[in-house]
Amino acid sequence: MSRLPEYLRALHALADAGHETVSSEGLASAVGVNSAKLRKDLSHLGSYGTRGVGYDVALLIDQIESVLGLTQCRAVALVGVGNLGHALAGYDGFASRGFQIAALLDADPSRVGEEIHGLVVRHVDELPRVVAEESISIGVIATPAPAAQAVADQLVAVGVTSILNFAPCVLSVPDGVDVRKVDLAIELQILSFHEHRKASLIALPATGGSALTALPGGLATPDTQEAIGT
Amino acid sequence: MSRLPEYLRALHALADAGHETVSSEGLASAVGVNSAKLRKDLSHLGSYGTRGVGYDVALLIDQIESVLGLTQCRAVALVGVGNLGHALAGYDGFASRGFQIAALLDADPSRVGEEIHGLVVRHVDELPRVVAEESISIGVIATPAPAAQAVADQLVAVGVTSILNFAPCVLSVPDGVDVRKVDLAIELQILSFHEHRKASLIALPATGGSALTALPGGLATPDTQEAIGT
DNA sequence: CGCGATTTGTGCACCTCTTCACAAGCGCCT
DNA sequence: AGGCGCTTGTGAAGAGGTGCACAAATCGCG
Repeated sequence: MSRLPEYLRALHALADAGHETVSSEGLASAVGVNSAKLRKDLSHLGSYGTRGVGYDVALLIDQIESVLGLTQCRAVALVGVGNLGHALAGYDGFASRGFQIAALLDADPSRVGEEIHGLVVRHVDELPRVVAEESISIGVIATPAPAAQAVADQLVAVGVTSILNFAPCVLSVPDGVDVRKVDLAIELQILSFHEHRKASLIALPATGGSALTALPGGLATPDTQEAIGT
Repeated sequence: MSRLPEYLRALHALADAGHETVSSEGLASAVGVNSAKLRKDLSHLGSYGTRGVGYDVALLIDQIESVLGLTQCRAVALVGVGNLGHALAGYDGFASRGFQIAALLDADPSRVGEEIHGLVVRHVDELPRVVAEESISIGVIATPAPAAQAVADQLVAVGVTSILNFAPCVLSVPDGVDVRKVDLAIELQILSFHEHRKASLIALPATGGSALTALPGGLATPDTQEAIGT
């Protein structure tokens, strides 16, 4: 499940705070989900809770990390050292959670050779050698949209089967390759939608707004962390 | 729906390519979704397609932008000008899609006054004045996790009701405030999970792997753009 | 040793989202 | 004008996720 990483983060916070055990209720409220859902999620990876007590924090961390394949430090290659790539290269949230940016690559010759946060930018054509040398398991694409597909093809060609794509475009990849997409502008647009809707509802409280602003049903956007009580 | 922004991006690409109309099939395959789903999505905002022909690209763009509230350029305030914030400030993907980063703020006095991409960093305590002056409608949090909740509280206090949170933590906000979260490490962990699973399945093809690696059912992670045929 | 409080694990109902399949509508060609 | 092919819009079926409510299990205390 995609919620496991969130549980893991909350568990690390709890461990740092000195807790040895957590109840499903406590962990659920820390993550902002239903406790039954959390229990069901955890039960899917083999019951590791003690009834009447809760879950052993350290044990659960080990289990989740094992499931997520975080027992080994994974090496990622970052392609595209522009604005965003530059920041990602220096983002310490990766290293602290078991990911090591092992290589920086770019297609722009003027950027090759530049040193960023202790790593030298290499040309994207060196990808095959880099992937082999550093045993890359994940590729991150932070190039402009027009270049993303070509980079993805290169990554796939050298055996990378997991890609995190920051470019605002859809990548087509063969079966067996996982692509996750992060589009920062889309997130803003979703917020804009909600903002627009709220404004319309206030302006037209009786009629409920036009057919455009008052979409039927729940206009639910997944992943929206909204209004967590207490 | 959270898919509307993706449709919008594909439509812009089609418009740039000179297309005047699109069939649901064509647009669906460009975005990577089922055509029936796309039609149902579009029908929710009032039918704007012509049977036998398809959808008018320009008209559909207008409609979606109207629904998303993108007719006006929205001003966003970015709090936290560290590694990530720096990159976001310079990310041109925002401006090109109707979002203007109107203010940069930070709690670190040594950063206040710094000029980044034409904007001067102001202290986060000036938030009330900044929000009023620039008519901010969205706040972006790019601070370290420990500072995020305080910043969120400040944003809410000055009337911001839409927050995009890059800090790896759960924010608690009152009802009526929308929070969207982007956690880059979580995305990598999800990829790591898939990678780990693929490796296990290959290593243990007969048994299907341990109970840990072979989660029951679909181990489906939403938002995963996987293996788009053709 | 037994009992009560507490918490996990889970069956069941519900609800949303997805997908198929098809009728209705539109334009074009004859 | 009429028919034909193509595309939209939508009803219905299916799948999957969610949350409630409760039985089973464990610990601590008298």
